[in-house]
Amino acid sequence: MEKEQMPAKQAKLNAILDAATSLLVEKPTASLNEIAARAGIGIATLHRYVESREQLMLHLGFRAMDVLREAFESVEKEAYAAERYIPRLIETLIPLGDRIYFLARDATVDNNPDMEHTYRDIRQPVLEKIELLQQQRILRQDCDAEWVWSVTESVLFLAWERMAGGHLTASSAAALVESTVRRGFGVGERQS
Amino acid sequence: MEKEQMPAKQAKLNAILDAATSLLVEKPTASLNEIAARAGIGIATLHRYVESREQLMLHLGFRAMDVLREAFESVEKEAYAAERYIPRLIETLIPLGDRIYFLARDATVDNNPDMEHTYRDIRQPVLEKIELLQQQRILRQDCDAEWVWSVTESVLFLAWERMAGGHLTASSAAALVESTVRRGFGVGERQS
DNA sequence: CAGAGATGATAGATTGATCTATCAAAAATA
DNA sequence: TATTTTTGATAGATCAATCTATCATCTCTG
Repeated sequence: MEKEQMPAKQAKLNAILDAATSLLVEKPTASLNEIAARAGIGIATLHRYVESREQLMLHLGFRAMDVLREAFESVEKEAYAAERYIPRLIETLIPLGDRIYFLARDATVDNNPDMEHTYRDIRQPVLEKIELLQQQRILRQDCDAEWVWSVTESVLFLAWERMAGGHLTASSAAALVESTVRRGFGVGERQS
Repeated sequence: MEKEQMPAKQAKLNAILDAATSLLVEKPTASLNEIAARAGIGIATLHRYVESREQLMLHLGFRAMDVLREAFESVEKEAYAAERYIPRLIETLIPLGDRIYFLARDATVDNNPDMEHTYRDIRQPVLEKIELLQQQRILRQDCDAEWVWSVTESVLFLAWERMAGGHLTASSAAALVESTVRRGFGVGERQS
């Protein structure tokens, strides 16, 4: 009666976060009432699981950070050929867009210092890898790693938006982003 | 007493819109009270010039559309060599960022059907020019003009953000965006 | 089945923002 | 100077959203 119900609570919280995600993707300004309705629970219950809208958004934000961290680490471990690193990153991230991209436009999330700090930590290994690829002349060296990665993110966001709007499928999106970035930053490639 | 005061009204409205722009760049959620304060007028006077927050945002939006239209047309008229078209567009747009980019994230503006329609009209000639450049093999042909232009916009937004954050100067931003886009979409170029 | 805990509906307190109304003071204009 | 217009301050109406409190009902679990 106090022992193994933590997981049950956690599961329900996750269900709520999933519902919030699915609604906020469609309508970023959705109220807590609408989110509760989408989750199939009452507003009172929502507040029993989440203290405030700000906390809810931060939960979503940190969950997204976990997804990203996992994606980065899994690609890092793959040990493909060095020039496959960014393409693999893109392929891995494309299907995760719907859990992430709507957050990047949310003021609560992207003005939060903790989130900012967490994201800096998460992306640090990616930047280092990019710098390494630059030293190996696989990526161009005349712009800093931060620019390379920021542009890649921007193009991913764009692809996610177009996927959400039905203008692009997941597989063609990955190919498009990959070729755009490879040509934008790769060294000595011909067009694909 | 009714004749030539239209221009005076217009001038004051413009001053208000300028003040709103300068504040909203810093703080996109600024209230009307804060905007009035920034403009150095009372809230009542603000409402005499602008009916509602929504109308204010739309004024800003349409003003930004005018700026864009003018930029596109001026580059169109320049009659440079064809491959200079996109670089010229980028150079022209970079200094205009602070009057435009904060709007792209505003829900009122970018969910408005009129704005959407207006922007489609404005950017149509750009898309056509890009298609032409693709036929001339100056730009790669394996992705549609809309993708090319959307990516260019995204990279411009990114540069604007970094300029606002002091991470980039206007001139280096233009060069960075230009080389990124040229390499991303140009045909048969070496790295610069 | 009995009791503990969780839930949903509802009512309402609180807050922050938008917008209106009013009026005396200031500014422009004749 | 007299008059008309514009302005700023203030007060307050309205509204939407967040969050709290309560309570009857439902659902587990023992």
